Amino acid sequence: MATGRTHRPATRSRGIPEATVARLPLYLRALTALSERSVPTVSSEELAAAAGVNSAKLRKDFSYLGSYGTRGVGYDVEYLVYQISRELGLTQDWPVVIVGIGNLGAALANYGGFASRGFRIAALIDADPALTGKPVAGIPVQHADELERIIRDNGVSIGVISTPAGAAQPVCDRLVAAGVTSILNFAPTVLTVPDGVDVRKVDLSIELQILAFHEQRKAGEETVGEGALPRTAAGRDESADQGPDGDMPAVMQA
Amino acid sequence: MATGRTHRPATRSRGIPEATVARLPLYLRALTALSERSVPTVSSEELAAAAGVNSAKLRKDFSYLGSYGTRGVGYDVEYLVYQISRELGLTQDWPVVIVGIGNLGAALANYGGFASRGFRIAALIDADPALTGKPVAGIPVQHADELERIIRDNGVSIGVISTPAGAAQPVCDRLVAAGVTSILNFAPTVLTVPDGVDVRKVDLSIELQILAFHEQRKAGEETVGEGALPRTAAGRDESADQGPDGDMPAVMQA
DNA sequence: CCATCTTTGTGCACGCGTTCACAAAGACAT
DNA sequence: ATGTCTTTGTGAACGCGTGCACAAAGATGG
Repeated sequence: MATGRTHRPATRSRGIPEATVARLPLYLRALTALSERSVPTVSSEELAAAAGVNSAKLRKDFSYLGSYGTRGVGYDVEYLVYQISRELGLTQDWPVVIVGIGNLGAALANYGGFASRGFRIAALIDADPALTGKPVAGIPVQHADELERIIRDNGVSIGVISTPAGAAQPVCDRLVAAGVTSILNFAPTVLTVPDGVDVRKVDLSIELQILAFHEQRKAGEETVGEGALPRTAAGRDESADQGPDGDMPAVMQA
Repeated sequence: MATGRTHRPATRSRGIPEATVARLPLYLRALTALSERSVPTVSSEELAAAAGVNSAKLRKDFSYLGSYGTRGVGYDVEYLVYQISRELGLTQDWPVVIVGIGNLGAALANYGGFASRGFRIAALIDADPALTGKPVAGIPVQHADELERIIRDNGVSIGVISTPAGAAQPVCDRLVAAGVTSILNFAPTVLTVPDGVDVRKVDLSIELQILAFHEQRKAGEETVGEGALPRTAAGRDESADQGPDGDMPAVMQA
């Protein structure tokens, strides 16, 4: 989902369906928890419950990786942790840059989950000179001018964009030009990237709107059918607090 | 995607496919931008480009809402903005509580996108007494003890969880018990909720892992086939920096 | 009023993902 | 060694989502 513009022959390469890939981290998390409790083996039923999925789906997912289970017993936890980690590419170190150190960027920098799973913050970058040198999460923020050099020097291939919406596409272009081929975008904009570059989007505003839709459905059955619609270029008068910020102001950086 | 445990007859009620619902906010954003530039009408082709989707898909999506276009001309921007807003339930005001005011919770509280689209932060809640009363984004943090009262007094039906992973399920249970029926979960845990409650999950760690997978695929074709696998309960020795935090430490609250 | 041109709305086919249900595989007891 | 019992791995059916391609609708110009 949300792969920028690519026609995505991406995963087809060696089989594993995209939907399965998206669930592997879920399984990995559940397995890691079991591993910490020193549980030696786990059945597809148990693991599926822990990961919140159907057991048949889990078995089919694992079947794409190979036959790692033992019939009548289940899966070896440690071994499976290793296999999934390897499949996801988590056995190697991924240097990551975060561009846009506002509220959200800082929160991301402080996120423990980064370091814990093969991801290492190579640099924090922001266009605001006032931030340059200031440490966030123990890492000094560097100026945007340094972006290309940082990418190249550290061999960064994954970039996180947490800038305001307006800055996202330019930043994206620079990241790609400098060699980044995977982007995690928190800015509320559609990014256009060349083929071969993966983009994943995290958009809080959209998630909330989807929830609102379902919420309305649940609560709505009563208020429904409020007569005909205005039909003549309606709305936009009520809730005058729309503000001058237009659409999505973005979490981050003021 | 990521609907807690429900068998989801959710959207079936009146037709609109889930995939379409997920795209409506995207269209709305693009339309709002056009509206600000006072563009009167837009074709499916143009709007689709702006939203980053296929034009046929966009037309089909809109067809679920009704026939709001004019052949030979396109769609009336203002009218469509209103229709989609109404369909998403954005013409009404949704009070929202954020539970867990750590790094991420604070970033979310400062997020402009909240207020701009029918969402209003009714309260910020945290279990840490040291935070109680301290203003974040201009709103004083309230103690978790007040949670049930706040939910009921404000008629809150949407809750955002940005606590550490361990606190998420208990918080979720309390929210649901108090009347919340939609939850946006930022904590890296699978939440279990009763039927009728919607859960959407935003998990940064998972997004990164999916990117890493594709990245490995792209770069990998060379390093592939590194002989046989250890097979005997491999890994876990290298990268000793795994830390004692186990899996997902969660962004938020220290 | 008619012809032409643009753009919508949708029938249809295809492919992916999910789920069921079961045979094969192996552990374990006797 | 043999039978029973558990659990995996997967063939097959189904349903949803996507994209093509085109007919219908309406605007626009003569």
